[in-house]
Amino acid sequence: MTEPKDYKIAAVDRALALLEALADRPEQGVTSLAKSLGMTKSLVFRLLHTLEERGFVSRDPERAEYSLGYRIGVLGERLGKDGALLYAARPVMDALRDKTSENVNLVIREGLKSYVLATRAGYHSIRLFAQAGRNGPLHAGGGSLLLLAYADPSVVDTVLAQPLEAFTPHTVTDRAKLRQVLERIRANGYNIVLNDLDDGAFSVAAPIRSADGAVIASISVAGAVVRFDEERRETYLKAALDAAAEISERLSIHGPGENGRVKSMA
Amino acid sequence: MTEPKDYKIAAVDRALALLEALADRPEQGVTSLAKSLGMTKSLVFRLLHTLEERGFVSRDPERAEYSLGYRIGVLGERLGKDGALLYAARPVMDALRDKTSENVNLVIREGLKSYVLATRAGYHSIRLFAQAGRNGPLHAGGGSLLLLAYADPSVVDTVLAQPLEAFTPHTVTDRAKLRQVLERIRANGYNIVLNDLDDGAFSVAAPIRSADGAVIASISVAGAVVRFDEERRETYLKAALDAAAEISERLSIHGPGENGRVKSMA
DNA sequence: CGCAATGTTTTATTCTGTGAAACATCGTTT
DNA sequence: AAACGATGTTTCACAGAATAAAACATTGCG
Repeated sequence: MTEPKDYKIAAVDRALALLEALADRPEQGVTSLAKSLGMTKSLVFRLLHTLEERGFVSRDPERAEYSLGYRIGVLGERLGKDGALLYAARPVMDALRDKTSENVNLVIREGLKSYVLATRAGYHSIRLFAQAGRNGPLHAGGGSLLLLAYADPSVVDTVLAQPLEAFTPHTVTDRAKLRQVLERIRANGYNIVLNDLDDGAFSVAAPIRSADGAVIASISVAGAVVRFDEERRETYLKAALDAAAEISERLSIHGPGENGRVKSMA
Repeated sequence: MTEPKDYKIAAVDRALALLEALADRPEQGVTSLAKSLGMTKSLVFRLLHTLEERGFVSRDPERAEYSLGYRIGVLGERLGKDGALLYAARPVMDALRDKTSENVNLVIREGLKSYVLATRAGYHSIRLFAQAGRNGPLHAGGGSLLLLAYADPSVVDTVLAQPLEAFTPHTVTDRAKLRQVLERIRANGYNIVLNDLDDGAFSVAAPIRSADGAVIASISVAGAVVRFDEERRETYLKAALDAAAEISERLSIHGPGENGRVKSMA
């Protein structure tokens, strides 16, 4: 079905793509951006100018390199209901990272992909890097599998109907086995994986639920397998479950969220 | 001077204006947005579609009303150096709000205006509302005046050359007197105002400095004057100064900021 | 039951976004 | 020191895309 209606307006879409490219890799110049986006330099230049005038990007005057600007941070402070999860999660993620010294990831499902909403980098010098804003598979990775386990059955079917890439020798690509894995996740209420997405990495994931009990996101502790022993397994799991519970609770309490009417500013 | 060069691309600029309108007031429909922005409905409709496809806005399927989407929150997690201030300030603002139960505002200067980067709402039922993303004057308000006091002299001159609106009977609009006020702020290293921008409101502001010592922002505690006594004056001032110092320190420590290379995701 | 307001779609016209290429401004290399 | 190469900036002409207007659909309200 070649969607007959396309209301997308190209110029705007390009600008958004540019913003995402800058989020992906900050401190880029015009040429670099043009190349990686397949746009011409003049176009990128104009887009950046437009974005800069509104503070959505800022440039280092010396080096003529651009990064995302403060105005985006401000918008991020004023999200609609989509922001509730981020708000609730941020301090909890900070605490979880400090407690474990490992990477912490907040992941949601976006169609048939996983999507990293936010991350906290661990304190170890040898560590994995995850990046907010990245799409990943649903059939591998601690948080992703957990999301898949709690997703609508039709989603599971669709995912299983597609080719399942093996990211490492330990990735579960056998359909029947994968369904068992999902079953076990639901039974346990958490998910622990080793080496299934990144070789040498573990991930301990717990489900975050909305007020109506639906699983809407996962929070996970991830790091290098070499640091993962029986004791850490226990403490990380408890920490992740506690964190997930706290975020879930915050979401339920605040409910629809506060949309304070504006009266003035100080 | 009618700027001869205008590299702004209109479609993109309109999209950004739309985002800011949504930040200003979430949960708006097409018509409402079109009216407040002076655009046609079809245009707003297309812009929203484009933004929605990338997750920059999300819509309540029932009510067909739009709000800012999660993707903006994700970008907000990955700001360039502009984000350092927000990162450093967020937890400190939370703590300051909890300590005082009053509104907390993070304000920067944007040309000849003040700009609210972030706010934390106080816990009192009678309270002022401030809103992130709002421009305000430089010559009134606790944080604004403090920023003006530390701004380049040419900025002060320009501001004083313009008409100074009196927001309340207590707003200082006399040029000479205003210069004295700025002088006193610099001498004190903080600023406390009553009723100068909002009648019945106080504001206790302290300067946030970058690593090189320049004042780049202000953090302020604000609330209703009826709750402002000698004791609170002292505790709020100390709390604000401490908070400002801590943010400044965080900024200096983290320096250029961490731009972790991406390897994978979990 | 009908009216009013809102969201959605279509279409024609204009104007704007676009790419190509020239220009300027560096920093680097030989 | 001179020439080169890479990058950011500007110009310009044209195609095509953004836009306004108006028709259509849908919903809620009186």
